[in-house]
Amino acid sequence: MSWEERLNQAGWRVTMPRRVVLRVLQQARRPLSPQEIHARGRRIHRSLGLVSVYRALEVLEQAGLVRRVHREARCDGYILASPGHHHVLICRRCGRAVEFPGAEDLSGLIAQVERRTGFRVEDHLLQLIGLCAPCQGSGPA
Amino acid sequence: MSWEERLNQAGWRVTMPRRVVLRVLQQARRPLSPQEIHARGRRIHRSLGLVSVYRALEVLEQAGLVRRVHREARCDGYILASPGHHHVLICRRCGRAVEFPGAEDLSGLIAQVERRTGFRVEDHLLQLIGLCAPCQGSGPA
DNA sequence: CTCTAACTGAAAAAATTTTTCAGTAAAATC
DNA sequence: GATTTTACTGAAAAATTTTTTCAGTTAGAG
Ligand SMILES: [Zn+2]
Ligand SMILES: [Zn+2]
Ligand SMILES: [Zn+2]
Ligand SMILES: [Zn+2]
Repeated sequence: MSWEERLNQAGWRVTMPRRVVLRVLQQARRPLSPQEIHARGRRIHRSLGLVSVYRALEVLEQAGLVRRVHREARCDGYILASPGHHHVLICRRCGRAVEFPGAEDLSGLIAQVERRTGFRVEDHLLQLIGLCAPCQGSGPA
Repeated sequence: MSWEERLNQAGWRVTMPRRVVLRVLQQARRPLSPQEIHARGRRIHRSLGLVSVYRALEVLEQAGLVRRVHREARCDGYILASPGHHHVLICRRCGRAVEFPGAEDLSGLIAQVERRTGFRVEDHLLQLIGLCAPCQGSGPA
């Protein structure tokens, strides 16, 4: 099933901005911000508006056609840090955040990825999202 | 070693904004945005400026006293998505992003975390950061 | 203390994101 | 293919977030 069909099946239309955003991302070699996508998109279709890029990304992400990447810069949300390397567990309902230690858990996975991709992995970001114990009891909010 | 000493050793001063930001985060039950930290911080010290919150977070994060959390909302950077669950590998030098599949790699880890914390883990975010093969060759940029 | 450079808050500027709205066009129906 | 419906569009305005600038303050070394 083509992505056009996937969009239609999910009740969305196939429009110029969505087509252009996808095409820009297909040609990109790294994650792009909405602004960057807009700039490149205008080279494909002059009249593309920035607002439509935002809206297209929203839809395409929901449709699973586009993936949001979290990068170092410009991402708010802070918790207190315990010393050393930790991962974070966040409750999607109440927002509670818990740290848990452990870096070796991933060494097998990382070794495998390094072998397959030629990358040298230096760091990682692991966050688990779920429901904390109290929130499992209460009904959906 | 206290956090004040840690700051000093790293060449930073212990100042009111840094103290207040830390205290706000100590009392918080979930990740807070700079704005939220500022609002709560003013209840501790009326004259606290928003700019200083931004600056304090920067320093405290570098000092390992505070951890930045990536949340769903408001985080730019997009790549094209392959269908299904993937993790992302990003080169810190050239920005190149590569997806790799696999969700079962973490199942042992997740089971362990669920047992220890009482959370029910529903989703996760795993990103590896490193150097791609070409960038390993070139000197530091 | 005194001194000095690392800091501070406020204001202004810049950048990003969301809202609003009158018009456009995708795709279902005829 | 024309008609109709309404999801969608771009531009402008508004709101929000982040960065820069700057004159003054203060932590902490000496
Ligand atoms: Zn993020
Ligand atoms: Zn919860
Ligand atoms: Zn880790
Ligand atoms: Zn690279």
